[in-house]
Amino acid sequence: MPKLGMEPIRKAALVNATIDEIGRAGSLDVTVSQIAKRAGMSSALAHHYFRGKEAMFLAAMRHILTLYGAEVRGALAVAQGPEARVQAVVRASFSPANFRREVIGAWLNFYVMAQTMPEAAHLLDVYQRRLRSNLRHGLRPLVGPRAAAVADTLAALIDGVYLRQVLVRGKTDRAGAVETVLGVLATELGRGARA
Amino acid sequence: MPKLGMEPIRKAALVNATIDEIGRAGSLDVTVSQIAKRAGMSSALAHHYFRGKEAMFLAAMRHILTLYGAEVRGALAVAQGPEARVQAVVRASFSPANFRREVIGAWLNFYVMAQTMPEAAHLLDVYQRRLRSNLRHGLRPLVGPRAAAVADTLAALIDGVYLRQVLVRGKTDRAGAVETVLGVLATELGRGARA
DNA sequence: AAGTTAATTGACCCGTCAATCAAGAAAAAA
DNA sequence: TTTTTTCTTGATTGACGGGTCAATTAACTT
Repeated sequence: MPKLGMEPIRKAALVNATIDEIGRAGSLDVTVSQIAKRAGMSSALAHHYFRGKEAMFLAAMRHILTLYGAEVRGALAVAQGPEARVQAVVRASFSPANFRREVIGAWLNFYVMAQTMPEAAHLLDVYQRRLRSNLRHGLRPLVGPRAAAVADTLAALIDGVYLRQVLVRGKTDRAGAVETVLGVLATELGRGARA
Repeated sequence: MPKLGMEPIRKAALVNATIDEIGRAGSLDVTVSQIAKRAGMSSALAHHYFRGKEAMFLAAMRHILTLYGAEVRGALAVAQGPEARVQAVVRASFSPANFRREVIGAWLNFYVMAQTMPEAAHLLDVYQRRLRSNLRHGLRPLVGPRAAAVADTLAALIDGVYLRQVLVRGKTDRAGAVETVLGVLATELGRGARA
């Protein structure tokens, strides 16, 4: 049975299984055996490819972050003008991929991981910086010196709306999420206040 | 040593110890022994007063929620006019009490708990409803039919800003948090857009 | 064919932890 | 004083999970 060049395949399978399993369990209380089983191998093999459970978690996190980064870059590439760029970032943040329940659950638990694992904290920090930087670049031509503050607000809002989706287990509303954030953006750009 | 009427004292000690320990560990990976030790008793006694670890977690959550509710009520009681009421809710959400690192950490982990424990989900749901309801009541006279939408936005923003405080371990900025949320409120009320 | 390397697993060890229990110590009651 | 009730713990148990390892299988190399 031993085929060659299994390593990347196994690792990918384990990463996906880790995300799924965390999403299913709704916590990091996941055994290596569960992950390995879902990935179709023995727990010993999982340990063969990853140093330990922590390494699996980190790899899963890195994977999600990579996917998200690619999505943002793709959306930015086709955006026309500053406002479209901001909207692109928001839309990418709530893309179907990031919106799968397992992924949402995984995200929440990554925040938990960041509290104890310096590596995880670093990854999340990089993500946050990129997010805010992308927002700022689009916002600068629109709101000038307020760009930094508005970017911080939007970033927090994105996370907050995301967090809310974790709560309402079973009734995720992607369109509403995007709308909420873009609504604030519109208001901040000076064309809200219709009350 | 056995004094009488120990139950409420022991329970309170355990609740506080649970919150502290969760905050310290940054996760729910906390043993009953650790909690009991911090509360100054044996793990067996902890089991005597609570059905199990889960019950301790729930009691801790309930306690934080109760404190928070009291704080909001207190702030609302002295608020003059609708806008002040909204600001009161925001300020209460970022009060020093809710802003202690252990409490912030505990909150994050309560979100995790809500993913698996129905009771926890229910508690969080009640909190969310009350928060939004309070915001809506204050917002109605200010933005009329948009009250519901704006309330949702502010609620998400509060959570998002809160979440961010979890990340920047060691550099919590209460004033900035309040400012961010109140800034959006001001803009939504039609006197932002100074760009 | 013989030897090397990659892939893979079952069994095992060791530690940990939630939960239980029987028994002790002190106050209150009889 | 004796009894009862409240409080308290050390010791124990049973289960479980991470990680290691020796051994096996199959491919690739020479």
